[in-house]
Amino acid sequence: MADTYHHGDLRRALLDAGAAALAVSGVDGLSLRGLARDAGVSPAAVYHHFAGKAGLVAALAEDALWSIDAALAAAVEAEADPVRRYRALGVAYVAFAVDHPERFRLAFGPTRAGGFAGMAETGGPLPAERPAFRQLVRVVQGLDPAPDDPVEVMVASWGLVHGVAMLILDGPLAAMVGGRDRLLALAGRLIDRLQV
Amino acid sequence: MADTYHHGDLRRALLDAGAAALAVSGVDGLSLRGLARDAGVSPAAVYHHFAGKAGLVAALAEDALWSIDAALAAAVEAEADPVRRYRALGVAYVAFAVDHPERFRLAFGPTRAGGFAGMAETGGPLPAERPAFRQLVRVVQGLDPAPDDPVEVMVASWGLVHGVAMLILDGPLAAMVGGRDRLLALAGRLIDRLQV
DNA sequence: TGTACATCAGTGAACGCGCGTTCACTGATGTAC
DNA sequence: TGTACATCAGTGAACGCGCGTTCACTGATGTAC
Repeated sequence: MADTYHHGDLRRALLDAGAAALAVSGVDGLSLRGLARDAGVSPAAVYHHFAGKAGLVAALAEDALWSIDAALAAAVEAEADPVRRYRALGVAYVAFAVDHPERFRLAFGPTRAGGFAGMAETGGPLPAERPAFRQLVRVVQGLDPAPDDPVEVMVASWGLVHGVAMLILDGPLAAMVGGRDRLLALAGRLIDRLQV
Repeated sequence: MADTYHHGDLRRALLDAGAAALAVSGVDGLSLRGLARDAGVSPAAVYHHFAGKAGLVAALAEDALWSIDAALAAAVEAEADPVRRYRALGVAYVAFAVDHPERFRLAFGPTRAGGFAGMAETGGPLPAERPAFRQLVRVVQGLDPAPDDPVEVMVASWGLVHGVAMLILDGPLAAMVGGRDRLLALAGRLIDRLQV
């Protein structure tokens, strides 16, 4: 869209360019100049929409986190039974990681990146209301009978699927199991091993 | 040790400088020039010991992985009972992550970094014989009665503690729980929730 | 309906920086005789 | 025991690169009258 002087929605275009660049070369490959180039715009233009590179990356992380939240919500709503919802949530979490590894990494990466953890610093919502985690809260609260210790169930569940996701992305599990469908089936079985 | 022309053990000095630099500024903060500076040596000297920056980082990752293996082995050997060994292994895994977050990240990070996953590319040992994972294999094989599906128990266990470790390092869990001892106690309880 | 003008969202050139890598070199080490 | 010499592990200067950021600027937009 470089043919209009005023861009229309450069902010969105940069976020989309960022998501595409992440898929190609990961977080380390992100550069402000590169994304400006991809959007057909001068580097300085970025500063009208983001607080420098850090602001851009933080926005990308938040954008990814909302995408995850939407994917999880859809998976949960596709099931009616509480236990199946709980299981589907975990599988959808791993599925997003498999399908969008670098966006997943960024969303849950180190605090400075501005994803889930970064929300604590900017005075965002409490953890239980943040995108992604709020879906887990909702699903665990829907279990019947209620777990002995709901918070610990949430932490165990999140820990398990997060670890599985990271082990897939970083190599070990993908190398040992291989194949999206087999990985997701495995994730489901592992969730079943957790006592709720 | 810049006062001897020949350094003595520059390789080791660079690895140590790397571990220290990791603790300060993380993987992104690593630079070949910076480590050379820390070791009191010119940048070019590094090339006598490592294949450029990539080689240096890969060596740091492998070094970290062996440290983890040693810590896990020590924790396992401190217990006699098979179930306690299994539990102690998981807690030690999380403890290493808490105590050496950036070395932990590097050891299990993306393939290109040359840690656990990188061993697959360089024709290293099979997963079951690689540092760290071999400790898990050993402990699960020691369980009595043997689990229904030992491999799946290994994957579930690793996934759980790895996820808990990453959630601590990246913010969410540390913010919600806080304190090394409380985090490790939590990790132990979560391990108990897994059906072996 | 037409015009003046403030605001907004871009441009493009320039800056300094630290980086990884290369090169020809040189001083120290240790071995063969 | 002394000496010649090959090897090894450093030096330091230089390279080009892409980066984030800044600056004064300008063209397009849309509102007030």
